[in-house]
Amino acid sequence: MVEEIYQHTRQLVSVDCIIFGYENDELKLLVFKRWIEPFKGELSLLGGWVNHDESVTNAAKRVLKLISGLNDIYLEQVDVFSEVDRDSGGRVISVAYYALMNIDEQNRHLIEHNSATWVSLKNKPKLIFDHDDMVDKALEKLRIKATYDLIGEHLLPEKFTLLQLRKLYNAIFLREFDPGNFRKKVLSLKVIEQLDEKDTFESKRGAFYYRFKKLIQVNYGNQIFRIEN
Amino acid sequence: MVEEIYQHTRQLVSVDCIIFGYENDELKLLVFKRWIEPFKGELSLLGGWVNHDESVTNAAKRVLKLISGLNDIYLEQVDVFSEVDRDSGGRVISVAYYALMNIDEQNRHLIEHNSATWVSLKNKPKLIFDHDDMVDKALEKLRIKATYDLIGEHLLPEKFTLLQLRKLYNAIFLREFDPGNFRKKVLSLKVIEQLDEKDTFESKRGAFYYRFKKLIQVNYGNQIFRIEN
DNA sequence: GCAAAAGTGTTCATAATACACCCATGT
DNA sequence: ACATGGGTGTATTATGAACACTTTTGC
Repeated sequence: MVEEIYQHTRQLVSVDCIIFGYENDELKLLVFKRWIEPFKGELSLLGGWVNHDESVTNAAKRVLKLISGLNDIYLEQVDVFSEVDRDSGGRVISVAYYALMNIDEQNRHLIEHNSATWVSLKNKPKLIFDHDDMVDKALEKLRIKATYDLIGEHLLPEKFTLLQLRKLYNAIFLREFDPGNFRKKVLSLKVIEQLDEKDTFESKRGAFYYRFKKLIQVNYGNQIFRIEN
Repeated sequence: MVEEIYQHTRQLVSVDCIIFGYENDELKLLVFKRWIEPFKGELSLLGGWVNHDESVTNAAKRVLKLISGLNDIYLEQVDVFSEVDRDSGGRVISVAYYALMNIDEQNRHLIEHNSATWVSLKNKPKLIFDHDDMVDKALEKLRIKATYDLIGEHLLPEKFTLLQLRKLYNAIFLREFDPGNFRKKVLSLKVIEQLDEKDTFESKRGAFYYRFKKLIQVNYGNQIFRIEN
């Protein structure tokens, strides 16, 4: 029997996705031309409603799959945005997620879905509502994530050089990392492994390709240990 | 004009508050006896619905004020809990917040509101739904917060000794901090100031009282204490 | 005197940083 | 030859952790 306490006023709940990509030594953001009022035609993040039969995270995954065709997109929750007047179309509580995707792999789908554009974060256009705040907070979270974990698995190609990885970090933190120190630090983490192949596009001498190790997560009670293959 | 796109199915949205306090060298949690079905009579976190005319954070503040009588309670968002079947009374999306409060100051209000009890985290009873997960995640967030910022302003009395502060940290991290090193580290942060008064209850020699400086703290990512492992 | 906490100083290991230096190769 | 990035090594500095040691005072 459902108590009357469960008959409270209900809210529109949405997800908004801050989709980051990496291209030409720059961190980019995927923005969409809005097709409904209010602010029809203006730029916004990718959004969608949360259905009754799915979790909020699943709503974000569903929406991302819809535009990219991909199932396993890396997602992190950013924050809940719920100011009463944040959406001039109505009272909407929105949960923001940032997603990381490889631009090259996804370009085809996104071009078909032609209301979407990759823009450089350096000259990001104004977005509707509080979407600019969402991007700022997402970038902040991404930077924190990148200080604790080596990211790049979802932004770089399968195999990449240390130069590419360093340039990605340069783009995220807007500073120049020392090549030698960056190399030593990254390799000490033991989360990427060297391949036999070399890249000769970016350097004359040739730089070894690396890839992220395939890690299996084993759950022992409460603690999760990451164990190598 | 409201577009039909804003006529999507709406959700019940709630807040749940993980209220931490500190007493007798232990971190405590405020739990409530549930007065509605399902699970009437069992223990739960403090919860409440989000109204149409308030932000989610304001809903948490409102609910906290209702039980404590206090306006400015320290709050941090923990996470969104939205599994479809997490609440057996219906589909409810819940935003969890942790709150820090000084137990001594609030005891009167809470005793009046006698369905509430402070329990030690060491022998925390089972709570309903996914509230145990909420507590775990809140504690995790609190620990992270305490590594970056010196906390205690909302858990300790106005004036406190370094011993009290250290015991609070011992309780949060469940380990013993070295007295000398703790003192040096804490004082180097320059966020607390020594008073002229001494406490002679806890030590024979007498220990200076300290209090948090009244100023805006800007802390950019320097860790205070390292978490092991 | 002894215990207990206050408070200071010293040593050691580790990690980040700055930077020098040689290697390999395409132009 | 030289510019460019690859890759290694080293000195310096900062920081945390371990711990020794003195001070003060109630019991």
